[in-house]
Amino acid sequence: MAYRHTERVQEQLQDKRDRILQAVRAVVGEVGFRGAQVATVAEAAGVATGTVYRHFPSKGELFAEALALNAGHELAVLAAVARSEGTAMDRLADAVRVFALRAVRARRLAWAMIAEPAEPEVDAARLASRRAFADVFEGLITDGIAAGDFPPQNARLAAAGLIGALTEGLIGPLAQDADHQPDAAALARDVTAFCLQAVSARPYKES
Amino acid sequence: MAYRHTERVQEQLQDKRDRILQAVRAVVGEVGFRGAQVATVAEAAGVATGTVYRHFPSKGELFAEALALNAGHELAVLAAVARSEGTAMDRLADAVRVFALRAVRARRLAWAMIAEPAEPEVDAARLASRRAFADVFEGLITDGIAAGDFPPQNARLAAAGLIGALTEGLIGPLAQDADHQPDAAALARDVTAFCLQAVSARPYKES
DNA sequence: ACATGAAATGAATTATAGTTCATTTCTTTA
DNA sequence: TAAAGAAATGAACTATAATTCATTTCATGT
Repeated sequence: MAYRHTERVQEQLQDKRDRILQAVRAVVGEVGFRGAQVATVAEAAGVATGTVYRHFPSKGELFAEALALNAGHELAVLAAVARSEGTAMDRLADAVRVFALRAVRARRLAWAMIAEPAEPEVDAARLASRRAFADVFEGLITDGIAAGDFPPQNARLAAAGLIGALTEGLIGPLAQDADHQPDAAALARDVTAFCLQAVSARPYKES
Repeated sequence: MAYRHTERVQEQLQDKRDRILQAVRAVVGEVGFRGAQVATVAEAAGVATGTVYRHFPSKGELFAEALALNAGHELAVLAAVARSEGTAMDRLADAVRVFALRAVRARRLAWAMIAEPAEPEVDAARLASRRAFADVFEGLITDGIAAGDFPPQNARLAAAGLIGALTEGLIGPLAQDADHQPDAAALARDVTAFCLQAVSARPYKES
């Protein structure tokens, strides 16, 4: 017997794994999934291409894990806001505002995480995280309906609508050319207003 | 001199071109941009792969033109609704409803046309058509504000929000598993309600 | 019918990017 | 320090799909 894994090696391995995941985040935040190649990620992580495959079985799984990691972090932030004190209306307002502010602060990354299609594994991971986000919003809307803050409505659909509106308004293609809205705070404010109105206004009735 | 283009040949050429564009539509409606290869499109059009390149310079431009064609058609429908008689609110309601119904009727195609990233040329064409759609909604919202139907708001952002909500609610990933909403009409109704609430001027509860 | 030029064909080529693996470098323990 | 096992390397390999082009087929006008 002349070699056995020591704690330090384990740490180095874990550290390298983490660095690769962080590199995915950085590269994707820069050029999106479209432009993120394994070789590029490896270079950004300071390792050789082959090393990536010692830590992850395939590009798809690597990217999916990176997405899940990031989404999990964002979800924790959002869930904390949703769990805070206050009326459902206030908490929904805070949640939407937080989501909006964080998204505009890292548009390219947010777009990739939320909407940009990629490998099937990534799509699957995103679907899961997207559902988790929608669940948070749905819970708040349901609370609001129960409390009488909001009118009865299809909470599940409304949650999806909120995410869609946030995505499109903040980070989608239409928002890319932000030649008229360079002010992130103002953008977040307007989007928040739109979202709250969408769930809090009285039901529309045809005349 | 022994050969010159005759009208009949021109027609055949035009016809073949159209058939290829139609084939793109059919294939994309089936498997999306992700699964749409030039060879598949050629087969669907009943021509050889190489023939496609006699009519279009590249895959990207072919697909971009197919998208523009389809989007133009949808836009015409939407614009006609928006131009009809009635209050801004009614016209917006109709526009949203029409958009929703047509989208759910061909989900895969709609998702590809509206959101599924593809070649850069396709993305560019989509951005243009997306702006055109947003412009229609924006115009209606602006009209509504002027008429006092809707409260003052960021009309451009609201238009983007509507498109986002429609996309997410009707054809996005969250809507794919329509295990609970097989009824297209009901889905369209709920989405329409959400969209109208988002821009309408009747707060449910004073804050 | 035939000569001519255009269009269609589809197998071969090319480009891109993911994956592998023989070799090298690093860690550990005797 | 040397042997042994593990990790890292990156050039080579492979798979996929877009594009090309030598050849064949088709239309036209004499």
